[in-house]
Amino acid sequence: MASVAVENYLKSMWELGPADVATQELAQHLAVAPASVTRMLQRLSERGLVAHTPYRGASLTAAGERKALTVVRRHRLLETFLARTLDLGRDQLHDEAERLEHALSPALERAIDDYLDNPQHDPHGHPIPGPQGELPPEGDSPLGGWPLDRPATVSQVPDRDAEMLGWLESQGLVPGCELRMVARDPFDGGVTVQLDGRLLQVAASVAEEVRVSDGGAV
Amino acid sequence: MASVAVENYLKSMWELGPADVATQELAQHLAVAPASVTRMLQRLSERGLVAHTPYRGASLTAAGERKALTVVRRHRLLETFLARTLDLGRDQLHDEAERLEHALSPALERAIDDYLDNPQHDPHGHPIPGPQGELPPEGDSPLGGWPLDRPATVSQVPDRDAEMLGWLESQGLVPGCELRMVARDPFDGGVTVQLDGRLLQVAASVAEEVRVSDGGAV
DNA sequence: CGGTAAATTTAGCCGAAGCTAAACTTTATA
DNA sequence: TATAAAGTTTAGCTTCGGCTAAATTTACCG
Repeated sequence: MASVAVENYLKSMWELGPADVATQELAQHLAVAPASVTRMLQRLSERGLVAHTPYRGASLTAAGERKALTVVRRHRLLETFLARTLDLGRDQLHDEAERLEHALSPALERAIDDYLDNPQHDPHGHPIPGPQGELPPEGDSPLGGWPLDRPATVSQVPDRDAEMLGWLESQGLVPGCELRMVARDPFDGGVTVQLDGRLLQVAASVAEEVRVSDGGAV
Repeated sequence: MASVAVENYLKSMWELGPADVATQELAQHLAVAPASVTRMLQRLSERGLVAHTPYRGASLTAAGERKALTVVRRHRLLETFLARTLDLGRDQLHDEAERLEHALSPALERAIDDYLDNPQHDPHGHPIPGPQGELPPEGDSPLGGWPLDRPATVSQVPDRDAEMLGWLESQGLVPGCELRMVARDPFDGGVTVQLDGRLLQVAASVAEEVRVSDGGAV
């Protein structure tokens, strides 16, 4: 069907979307020259997967989004499968899944889904699209914007940044853990949270990537 | 490193070797035009992976064989891993591993090897090359040539032919099962074996692919 | 409002790996 | 042993997906 390159373009567009994505942004995300992106967008446009307005950016069509979601589904199923069977650190999962996701047949995808009992979230807490691309509804928000004192449960951590993930893991800041917002730095947006009985300083860039929802009793 | 295509050429040459492999034979095995094979052999020859004598065929160099064995190792580890975790039929394993083997990082390869506790054989009974390409010694021979009445244990079944595999599986003729050679058709080479208390007719083409070794008490 | 900087696209090149058709070797047969 | 068949290689084309350099468009600022 779609080549590895095409699958990666679609997945990146989905991750950067849903608004129009700039050529340059895509180029950076894919580590590719802007000119390469332009040409690929034209091809994807011809194939009806992308709506490209020259000089303005591009977004996924319905068909494109459907395909993108199948890639995301394979990626997240693989992360979950690898985490369940082998025990890789949460920070290794992403890169492995990134390569394997393009080689997963529908049959194997189904077998893994069955084995895992239809998981709704991957080890980073990201929702796993269903076979038809349905996304489970999300009721969470960035840690950075969470109200003071309100108890929260961590629902998602980022997956791409292995270093950040390693740190989060080492601090026990993983999906499912409970915390309470203690203070917010008014200048840089960094926050302090209470977690496992201790106080933890979380940089703004991190606080934006971690998502939380109601719950917890800390 | 090596592209998917290169890995497939090397693996095929190993499977068809170790004698010189004809251009056409490779072409058929890879489902590719003979002219494409010639050109690839020239490239592999330049890279020192293959010894190509024009019009005569080609064989792997030591370096080429080393690389080929890493692909075989990944393939067989994956088959074993998939069989152990998900339970796919023995006849589905090959095709899945065929695609995934090119996307397996050294780290994941090691993790799978650890998880499986250093397996020596895959689910078809094929030996799994070690990390440096060492192959465990084999003491088996084709079922077709086994002496009459001598009890045997099935050590290997083919992996490529899903249909044959399905039949073997349905008859209980799987690695580890015990049987006794009862009769051999002198004309077509088909054999009759006793297995699980019943007699089973095995066609010559099948009897050549199944390998057995001493053992069993049927 | 004009000019410049930034972003984007076009043009043209490259290598990988496929293909077909034609040329050339090798093998086998009459 | 000559010639036909079979197998292999060469030549030349195609697509994909990169790249750089140049042209173009957009956006912003004085």
